[in-house]
Amino acid sequence: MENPIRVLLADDHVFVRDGIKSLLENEKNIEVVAEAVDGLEALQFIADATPDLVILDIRMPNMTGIEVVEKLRSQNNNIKIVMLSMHDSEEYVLKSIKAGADGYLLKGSSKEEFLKAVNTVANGGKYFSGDISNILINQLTNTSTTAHQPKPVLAESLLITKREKEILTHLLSGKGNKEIAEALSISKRTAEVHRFNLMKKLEVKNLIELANKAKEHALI
Amino acid sequence: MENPIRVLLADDHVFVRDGIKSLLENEKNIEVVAEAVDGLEALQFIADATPDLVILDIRMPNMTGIEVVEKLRSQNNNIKIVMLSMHDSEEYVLKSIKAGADGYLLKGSSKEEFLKAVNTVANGGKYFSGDISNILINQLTNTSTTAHQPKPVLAESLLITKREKEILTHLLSGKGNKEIAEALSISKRTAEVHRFNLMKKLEVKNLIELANKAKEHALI
DNA sequence: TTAAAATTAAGTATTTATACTTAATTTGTC
DNA sequence: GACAAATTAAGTATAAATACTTAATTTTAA
Repeated sequence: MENPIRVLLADDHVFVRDGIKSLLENEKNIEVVAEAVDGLEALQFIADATPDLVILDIRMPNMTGIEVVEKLRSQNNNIKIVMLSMHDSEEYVLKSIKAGADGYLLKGSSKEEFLKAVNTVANGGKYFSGDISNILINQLTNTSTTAHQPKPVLAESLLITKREKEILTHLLSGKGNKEIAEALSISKRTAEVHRFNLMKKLEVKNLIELANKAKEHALI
Repeated sequence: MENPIRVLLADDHVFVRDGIKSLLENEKNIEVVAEAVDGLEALQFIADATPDLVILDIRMPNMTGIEVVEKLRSQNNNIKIVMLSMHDSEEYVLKSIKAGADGYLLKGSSKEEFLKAVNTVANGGKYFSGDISNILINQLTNTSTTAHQPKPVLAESLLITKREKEILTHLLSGKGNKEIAEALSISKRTAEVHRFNLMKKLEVKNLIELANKAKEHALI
């Protein structure tokens, strides 16, 4: 461990900073190189002190922790970021992940969890407190059906014509042949033919399969 | 704590079972009521001893832990399930979640994490070891386009009956009324009625909308 | 410019779905 | 055991989709 992990602490409460600092400084492979009292200051110090990792409180004056993450990532700054929060609110957690944070800890987390998070994230991993995992699960299970599909092969999609793609789009929005015909100003019979050819090309025999196949192959 | 959490342990290694057992039995609110050495035995003991919670190893002879979960959930058994594994392989984790497990622990987890998981899950929560959260994150970020949907409201889902749910499942697999009727050994007319009621309840007017709504509200 | 591909649309017959209503049985619950 | 809710299924009429084929135009690419 010749190179300790250089950490910046950003939290507007002295107590919290002191607590975390003493916790971290007992570890020989971690060094707290700066402390910031708000988001703006955090950004400055990150630019000046170039720490390896930031521990960012979410609720801070002059720019929230999430805004700091967004700013950093928009500057292509790949510094490691662990969010720190009193709250396991779904909004905070998901916003943090979306913004590009590498970890999320609750202020109630144990010392062990804290150190694990810092080490894991410093080594390129991700760490989200076990308490907040149910939020992730919720997000996952709500979209689980589309999550683990075989990699789309684009062979057949090349065979579908522009018009057929239009028909497909309308079909997937729930329209019937008549409505499609009206929308495209063509005869209902024409819409029927396009639909027929489309289903034949994609080798499906009903709307559900059509919808699935279209999604799989990203035809829309 | 008048009613302790009644736990079943399922793992094919004595050492592991003993270790977990001694860990759990130090807690006054937890009682280990049975131990199983493989998946089949676990299923039997769950039926006989009706524990509140099962700790299931994934790799076991005569039926894997994941198969046990699938079996239980297919029987509408809502027993709490915590998976236990040596591995944080993405496949295992996701399969477990999909099958309906409430928690996932690594064998390397600390005692504290173990107890937290058992208590959280027993109280209706979910607990996934912080170490595996990056897997969840990956899934989330890979499906980010669908990830941020408006929060599903479950109002309507409560109104759909068991039979209707069956019909829904078949509809979503692409079956027509006739096929559904055959599959469930009911009259085609009955299948039609269920379908009609279903669509009315969910306020949709075609299969596509039905499929979308079902996905949104996680009705299947 | 010319053949190939795409779009258009009609014909025909069969099957399936829609949109209800009515009503007889089960099943579950206080 | 009584009442509500769920499951079952029939009737009726209309609309839509399926499964093709044939064939006239129009567009596009070599």
